[in-house]
Amino acid sequence: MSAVMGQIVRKPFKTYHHGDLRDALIQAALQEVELGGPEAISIKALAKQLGVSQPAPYRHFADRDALLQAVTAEAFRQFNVIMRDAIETPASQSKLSRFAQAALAFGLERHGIYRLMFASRTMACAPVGSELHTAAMETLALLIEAFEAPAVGLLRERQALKIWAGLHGIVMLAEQGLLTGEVAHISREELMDEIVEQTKLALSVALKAAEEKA
Amino acid sequence: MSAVMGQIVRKPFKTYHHGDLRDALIQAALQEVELGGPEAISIKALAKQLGVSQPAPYRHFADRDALLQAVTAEAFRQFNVIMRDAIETPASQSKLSRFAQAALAFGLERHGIYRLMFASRTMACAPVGSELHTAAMETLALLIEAFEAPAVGLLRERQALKIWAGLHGIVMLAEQGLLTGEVAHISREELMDEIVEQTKLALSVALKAAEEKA
DNA sequence: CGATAATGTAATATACTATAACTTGGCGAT
DNA sequence: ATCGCCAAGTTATAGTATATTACATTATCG
Repeated sequence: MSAVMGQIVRKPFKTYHHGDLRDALIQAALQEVELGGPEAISIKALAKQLGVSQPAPYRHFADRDALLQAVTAEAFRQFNVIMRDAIETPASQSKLSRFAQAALAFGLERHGIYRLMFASRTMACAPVGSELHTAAMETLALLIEAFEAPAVGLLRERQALKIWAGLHGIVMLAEQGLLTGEVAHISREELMDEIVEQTKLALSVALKAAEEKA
Repeated sequence: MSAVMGQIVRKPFKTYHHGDLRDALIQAALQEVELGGPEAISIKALAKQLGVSQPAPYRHFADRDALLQAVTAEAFRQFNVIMRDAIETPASQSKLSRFAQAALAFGLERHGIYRLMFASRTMACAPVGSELHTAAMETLALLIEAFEAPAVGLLRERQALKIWAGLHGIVMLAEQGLLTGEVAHISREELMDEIVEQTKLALSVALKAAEEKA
């Protein structure tokens, strides 16, 4: 395998074996998804792009869905690294706010990949315990961690889900062109921050209530 | 056209012209989407099901995307009727809560159609002003109406978007199997209600602040 | 160094989208 | 009435994608 101008391609002098077709497929597919979303992935096109025959990918993935699953898992790993970074890099905002803003930016900027992760059939089909499902649950764990609140029952978890839900909704509404008309000038980032703040408030209220009860 | 056991099919005695192929396609497609989501729609399969030749649908829709767009618009009309109903049917809960719960139920029960409406490329491609985009914006208008709050700046609109976003997120997270593990026992409906309540609170706080300013 | 598994290729079956050229039949104008 | 038009069908076909089967090549390891 050789790197030419940043692109991963197969050796210029033709060899029978690609060398690392599995990984090359995932990387190339990620690039495709980023541009055109999950439905843009074509086994045939990827094979051609990488200079192998059409059936070659089937040596590494049972079918198109299996490839998509692997790509999604890789996407989640990358996403989690970015979120971990956002949490751990000090800044004026709270960890939670940094997480939310970073995730929002990811969802808007790399929306093709975001859709693969959060709005495609692929995730819905991933069984509990699969590599993919596990990677996704780690995202939730990171979000809960970002809350920096004591574990009382499932209070933190409830609020984390509300934030995740709101985040996801903002991204999807924005990309679907539903933030137009009279609501066009509402900032996505501000909206996200409002959700974070009102949810923090809800948590503190709930924590205080739980404390008084005890 | 004849109705047999509730199903719309073409006349039993073969006629050259179907009679109402356009509408029949949309109805049949809706049924398919309900079961298998947007990607389950196949022009070929629909034509076969309705007893016409494969190219016949192309008399009514330029391509697969055009059919999907029409189906999505129809889905939005049905959805809006249900939401209008939820708002106007008196119950113990607030209009807003009724809207939210009805929408949540729709998203979970008829998830194939929900995905077509809110998580497919179809909506993302619908230009502002199209039949489809207009139908979707009407949903937002209904939601804002459900707020039963005075119009002060875009305060109502902001809160409506937060609720819509949260609603969408809950539906998608649930269907993607991400409400499992430690958060499995958190009720979607309760979560939705919490979002509604905390957002109502945020609105009242914002309204009070705006009032004092004036 | 030779057996064998891994990884590729060629050929092919199946399914779907879409277009082109032709056919049918309903319907309005004469 | 019927003639001609046109909307809405038809058959035939091209193009593209997934996926399988049988075969070829190379890497690896005893």
